[in-house]
This record gives sequence, C-alpha cells and structure tokens, in this order.
Amino acid sequence: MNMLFKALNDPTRRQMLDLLRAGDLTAGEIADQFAMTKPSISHHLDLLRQAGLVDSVKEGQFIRYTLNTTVLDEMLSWLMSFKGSAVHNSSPPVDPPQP
Amino acid sequence: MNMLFKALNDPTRRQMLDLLRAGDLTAGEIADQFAMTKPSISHHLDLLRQAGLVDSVKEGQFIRYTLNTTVLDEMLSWLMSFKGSAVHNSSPPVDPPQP
DNA sequence: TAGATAATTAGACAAATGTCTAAATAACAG
DNA sequence: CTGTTATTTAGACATTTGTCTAATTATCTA
Repeated sequence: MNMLFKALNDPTRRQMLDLLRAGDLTAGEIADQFAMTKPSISHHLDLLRQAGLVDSVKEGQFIRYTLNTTVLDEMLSWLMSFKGSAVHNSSPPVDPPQP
Repeated sequence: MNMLFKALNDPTRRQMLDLLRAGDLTAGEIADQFAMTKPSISHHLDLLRQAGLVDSVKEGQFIRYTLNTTVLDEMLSWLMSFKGSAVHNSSPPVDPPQP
C-alpha cells in the first residue's frame, strides 16, 4: 500500500484523479489544467501509473490516461476496518440508571 | 485533507494506528513496538495528532494516546466516490451478440 | 530535596520529493 | 526529408521528511 499512499499524498495528483473521473484525458489535456511544466506533469502521471491508479495507452502521437480505481479497494477496506474496530477504553459518560 | 494524507503516508505511523485499534497506549508503550528512538516516535505521534488521527491526554507522568477515526470520514467518502463515479470510455471488450 | 522515569523540544543531517530547464523520442503533416 | 507537435527522460536544485543525539520539562518517589 506504500506506493498508493505516496501517490495520493500530493494535491496535484489527487486533482489529476478528480479530472479523470469525468473521462479519459491525454497528457497534454491534463497538463493544460495545471500551472506547471509538462515534465512535472509527466512525472506526476508516472507516479500515479506506478501506483496503479491510472493506465496509459499510446494513441498515435498522444498518450491517453485512464482512471483505474481497483487498487483503491485495499486502502478502502483498511480504512473502513478502523470505523468498525474502534475500542472504547474511556469510562462511560454517565452512570447506568439505578432501578 | 492534506495533513491526513501526509500522516498516513508512512508505514510507521500506519502501524501505530493499527496498534491503537486494540486500545489506548502510552507513548512509551508505543515506542516499545518499534526499533526507533523515542524522539522519533514522539515526532510521528505529533504528526498523527496534528492530522486529528489520535488524541493525547496527559495522565500523571504518562501521555495516553487514543485513536480518533472521525477524520477518516472525509477521506473515506472521497475514495468511495471514485468507486461510484467511474466513467467507461473504452470500447466494449466484445461485440454484442448477433441475433 | 535529589534522583529516577516519561516524554518532548531543539538542532543536525542524509534521503526523498517536487519543480524546473534542456535534450531526446516518436508521430504526424507538408 | 523537414519541421512541428506530444510526451518523456535526464539532470540540477531547493524543500520536505525521517531519523538521530543532546538537552529540557514534568512527574513520581525515597
């Protein structure tokens, strides 16, 4: 899960994923949305690809990036397990009612 | 969400959260589980606290750390929205059956 | 009060990260 | 073929991050 958390630990990359929700985009179309050079964009896309969050397909001169959310499953279940397995160590907030 | 992703982007800190699922622990008890100096542990716990993932309460000489999963909600819903809003741009994998 | 224990703060340092410019690769259009 | 467009690769550089040692603060106890 390390690569996954690393990939998501950047606002630019998270925004890229948000953009891709509406549909596939080429590297250039993605770059147009950010105030950043194309090599930087390329590097971010590479990290997302390494994490498995996007797939890339060359189409002629362009490279089309597609969102791939399957890798999120592991992270999602890890996070959700926290919402279920909470342990209550603190004292109860009130005394139980006396009969 | 930046602090939250940052806090989770470290195996040691994620392991700390896993430890706290079984119940509250003091800083020293947490430190015992890692091959790392106490100042380093203290720093990690500070980041978790800044992210809101743990609460700390001083009890005499000790400091007791408690898991707090409420901040996970925002992240969880962001992640889950990906599993719902996927768009299918690619061609269908097979041709539809011919009658 | 003196000494021991729990934990943090302060500061140093190497490694990782995000960004840039310059150059390389690959595909298209004339 | 030549030039233009899309994208990546390579390398440099400043910032952030994780770790350590040394010192500090706070609490307990004899």
